[in-house]
Amino acid sequence: MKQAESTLPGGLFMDLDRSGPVPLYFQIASRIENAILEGDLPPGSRLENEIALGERLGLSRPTVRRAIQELVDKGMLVRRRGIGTQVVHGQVSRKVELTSLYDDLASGDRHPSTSLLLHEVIEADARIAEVLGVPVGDPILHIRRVRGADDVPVAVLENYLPRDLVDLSEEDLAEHGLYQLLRARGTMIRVARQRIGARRASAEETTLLEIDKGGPVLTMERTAFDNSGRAIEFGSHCYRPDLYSFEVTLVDK
Amino acid sequence: MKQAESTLPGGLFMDLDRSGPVPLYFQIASRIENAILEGDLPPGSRLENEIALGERLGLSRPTVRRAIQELVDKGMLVRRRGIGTQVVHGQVSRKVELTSLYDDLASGDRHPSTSLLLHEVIEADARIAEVLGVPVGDPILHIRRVRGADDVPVAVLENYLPRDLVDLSEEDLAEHGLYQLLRARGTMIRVARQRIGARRASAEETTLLEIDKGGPVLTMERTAFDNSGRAIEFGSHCYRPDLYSFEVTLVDK
DNA sequence: CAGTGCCCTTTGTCATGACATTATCAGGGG
DNA sequence: CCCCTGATAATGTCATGACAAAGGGCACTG
Repeated sequence: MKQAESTLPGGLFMDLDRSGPVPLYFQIASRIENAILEGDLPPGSRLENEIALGERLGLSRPTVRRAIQELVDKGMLVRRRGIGTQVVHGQVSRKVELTSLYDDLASGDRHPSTSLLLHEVIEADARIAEVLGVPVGDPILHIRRVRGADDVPVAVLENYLPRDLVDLSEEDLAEHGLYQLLRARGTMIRVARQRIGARRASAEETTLLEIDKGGPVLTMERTAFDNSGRAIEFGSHCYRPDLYSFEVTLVDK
Repeated sequence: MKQAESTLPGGLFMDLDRSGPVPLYFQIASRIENAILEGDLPPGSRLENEIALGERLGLSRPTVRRAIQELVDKGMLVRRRGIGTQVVHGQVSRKVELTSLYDDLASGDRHPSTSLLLHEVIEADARIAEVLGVPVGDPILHIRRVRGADDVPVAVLENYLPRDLVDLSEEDLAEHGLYQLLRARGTMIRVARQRIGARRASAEETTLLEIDKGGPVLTMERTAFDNSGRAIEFGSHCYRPDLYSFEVTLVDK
């Protein structure tokens, strides 16, 4: 099979910003990623080897290697020892990362809307205490929202937040995405565990989502943890399956 | 908050196998992972800093760092600069990685079964040619199976395989999992892109899965790529939502 | 007493160097 | 003509060293 030998476009080798806060490996990774998305690096083409790439960029091999690793983890490149590094076939759609539905919609063309159905502080029962890792009886903020895109309902979002966050106001929640608010408070989400399933819509969900009675909904339960490893949020969501789905990219390690 | 200072159990520091084929960073990562799963490293506890850990193990910092990174990527550890590395709260359920439904079931207590409904070689139409990255008209193996666990139907699996794999026999497919067969042929799957959604079951699926008419099914479409970046398989699957769901762990980078 | 600035700890980034492992390919021998 | 073997090329692993950046605590000051 003929492999495109990929004389890399000159744009990849523009000046690097060595003083700014952006890591060098990240700058390189971004440029390679753009080259792939723009079609300058077609699927199947081979990258230069790590040593040569480093010399041309004036970088050490570990730095170049780390840049490549970023894209391997994203599923855009594949490495083979003794062979080289190649671009994966199949066009990549921007993958969903650690973003909320609000972010997903906002980054697209559609503009999101929110209506707050419920906003109450309750005491943690056994189940909530378990998933959030707090004592039973601890104060918990319980909210329930309907998220829409272009005024069409997309999802019913039910969330439970631990005591540090019970003071989130109704106005903020009606106006902004939950993750947006958390970021603004300086609490960064680092890890999230999700379970994705499906079931029949309840009567209430049928009404809220404007779907047929007994129709299917896509469900997602998520526990999110901050940078100190403590649980920050438990969410039980259901989505209109004709308007939303999840994308996942898996990489063998 | 009181942090367990985590005098690490002695088992972590047993002799390393420096001659064998298992990388040192992998050996360390495995031991830390076991310590977490066994409860020796409780949630919230801090690890020793990377330098000290390296000295006690007789390893350099990059090696220790890489071991820790493996577990960070798995969502089991969280790092904070200036602070240290801590164990994430919440018990981890064994993650689902790049495995097939067959592997998932077999690794549990249940024993999987397969019935082959369809096994034909067709010519690639525009859609299949697109997702597999082959010319229109190329020979494609089209199979359709029902996967059961303990004799209860769990999923309807429809797969399309490119020309290299059209010679998979009916006997093999009825007997083994698809990914099992691919591994046996030496083709390793490195990257997979999945889309997870939901919809109403078709009439045929209703019968095959023994569910109520018009009931919901969980759907997954997947394109898998081998270590040279070529598409190896396209699958369009639907699952009984009361018997199966997807787990995903996301890590912010 | 409270606010502020300095210092220490720890992870984040980057460079250099070395050897191991694996796949391809060309050449020689059966 | 085929198989085996060695050379070559590329990634995989590991060590050592250095500096930067961020977070927390402590002491000093207003």
